[in-house]
Amino acid sequence: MNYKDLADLIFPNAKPISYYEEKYPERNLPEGAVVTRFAPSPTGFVHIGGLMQCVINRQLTNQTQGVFLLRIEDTDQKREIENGVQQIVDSIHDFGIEFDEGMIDETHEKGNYGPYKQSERKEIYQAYAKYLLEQGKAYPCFATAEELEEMRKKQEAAKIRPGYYGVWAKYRTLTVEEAAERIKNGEPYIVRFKSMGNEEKKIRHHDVIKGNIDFPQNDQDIVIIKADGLPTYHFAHAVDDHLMRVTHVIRSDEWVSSIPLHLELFQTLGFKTPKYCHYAPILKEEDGKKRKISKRKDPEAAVSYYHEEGIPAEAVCEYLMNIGNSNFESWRRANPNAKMSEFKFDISKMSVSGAIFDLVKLLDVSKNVIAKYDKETVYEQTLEWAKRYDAELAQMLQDKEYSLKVLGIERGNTKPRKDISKWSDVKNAIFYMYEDKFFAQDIHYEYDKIQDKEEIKKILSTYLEKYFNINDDKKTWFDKIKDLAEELGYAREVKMYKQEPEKWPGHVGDISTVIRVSLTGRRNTPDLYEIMQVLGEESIKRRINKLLA
RNA sequence: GGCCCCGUGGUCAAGCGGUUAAGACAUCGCCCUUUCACGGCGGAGACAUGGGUUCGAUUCCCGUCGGGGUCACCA
Repeated sequence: MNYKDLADLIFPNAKPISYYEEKYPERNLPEGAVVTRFAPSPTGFVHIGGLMQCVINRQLTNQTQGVFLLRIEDTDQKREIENGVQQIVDSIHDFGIEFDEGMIDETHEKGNYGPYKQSERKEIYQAYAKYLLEQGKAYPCFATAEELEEMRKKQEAAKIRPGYYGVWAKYRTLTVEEAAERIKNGEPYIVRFKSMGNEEKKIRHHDVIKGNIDFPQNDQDIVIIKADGLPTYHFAHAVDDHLMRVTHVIRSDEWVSSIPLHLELFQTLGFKTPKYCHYAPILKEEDGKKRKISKRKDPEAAVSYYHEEGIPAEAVCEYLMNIGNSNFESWRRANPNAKMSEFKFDISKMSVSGAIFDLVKLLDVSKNVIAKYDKETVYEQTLEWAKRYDAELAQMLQDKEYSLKVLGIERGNTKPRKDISKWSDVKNAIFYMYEDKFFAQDIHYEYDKIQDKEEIKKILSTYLEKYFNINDDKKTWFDKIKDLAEELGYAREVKMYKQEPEKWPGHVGDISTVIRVSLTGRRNTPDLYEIMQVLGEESIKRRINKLLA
């Protein structure tokens, strides 16, 4: 009995690894092409950090003509949720990101390097596990949970490094005969990797983002195949990223401490190691301390949050890109109308320390993104959002022609309006422009300087009778308001008033404020002339007459 | 606790031995303006700390402190 016999006993049907090596050949890609993957577990909604990874990966693979694939890591069946894959695909899609290969829904996939779902790659992992077993580089371990627990306690009591290694690796030294005997007797077991590392020795590793890092070598005999026959993350990572010919493993830095293990795994399996890029996760500040942004506690950790809030996908991606490469911001200033995909992303320039998520900054980015949209885009996107999250707004937008006029106010010119940073702001911004909404509400009419009711009535009635003409151009329109101010004893220019404020009860601005408030119910609005043009003669008269009455 | 990483204004960040220590967001003031949103100008605000090395340290080395990650048949 030798290692080969034992391997055959454990995985009798596994294919030789040469089968897979041939089935998944080196990719024929241009020089420098990057192959990356997004490899989530289908355990719930997509995390903002996951989205960031996708944004970065997509950018990097686009600019190198590489491949970005979606692999589903579902080796822990306990944690799986219903429609987990679909959820991932959909939410990433919401942000305009497509995968070149991988799962496209719960059961379908595209690409030649699949299956892209780990639970369907069982035989592949077993083939590679068998390959190691044959060489005595892996072995069956019969330790029970109790045994392991006991070992841990002893280690703890003795204050030594915990784990399954060296002298603690009890089943490592079992003879093949003994092992085979136990297996034949039906004893439960798992497969462990037989580490040849020495904890006393150091290895140096170069991470694309973090630079050189020194670690002790790995000496843990980690589990590679679990009792359910599925691999652990570490083993699946090595096998999959090798067979899928991934060149860059881009993942959150919670994985850095596994580098020695992964390096040893790749080496022992005879795989070429990919480049590792460990980025810092997005953080959240709480009680003056930083912590990883969490699905449990932080609504903004879920990418669905941005969708619900109505923050354009483009804005979220730009914000994330900026966290990735902070020079994105200056590039954006220099290229205001360029597509984000034209930006040259440099993964090695990513920050080594984690950034606290800044919603205020995101909204600023978003405000600028929206300011560049034309009215049609604003209309379409707002409507799409409203259909899902705000029925009243969706109903308001029914009248497309009118809504386009409303949304077009101060838009498309050189200094576009910047008062909307998310679609959920739109309703409040345009509410008063809709006749039924305007009259349905309980308007407070908070006037500013001129508060006297009779005076207000006088201003409005005089304006309507003598000065109002919907066909006036902007200059004429405002000149008439100045005339009105003058007629009623106010300063026709603000400057005049400021020079001798005691001379007049107020100025033309105060008069226009009265008109503004009367027409809109608000003190602050976009350009009054444009508003009046959109409202039209009938509406203006109706609004003013209502007040006069 | 062991191992590993990190530490520039409130936040994100340039910086790679000699700088008046950029810029963005936020904040404050002024200007522009019929209000607001913009836009313009300006202000306040930072190299965690103690030792070295050096003619000179934010930058290099060591310690301290602080923060984070990781030590599973989870990923």
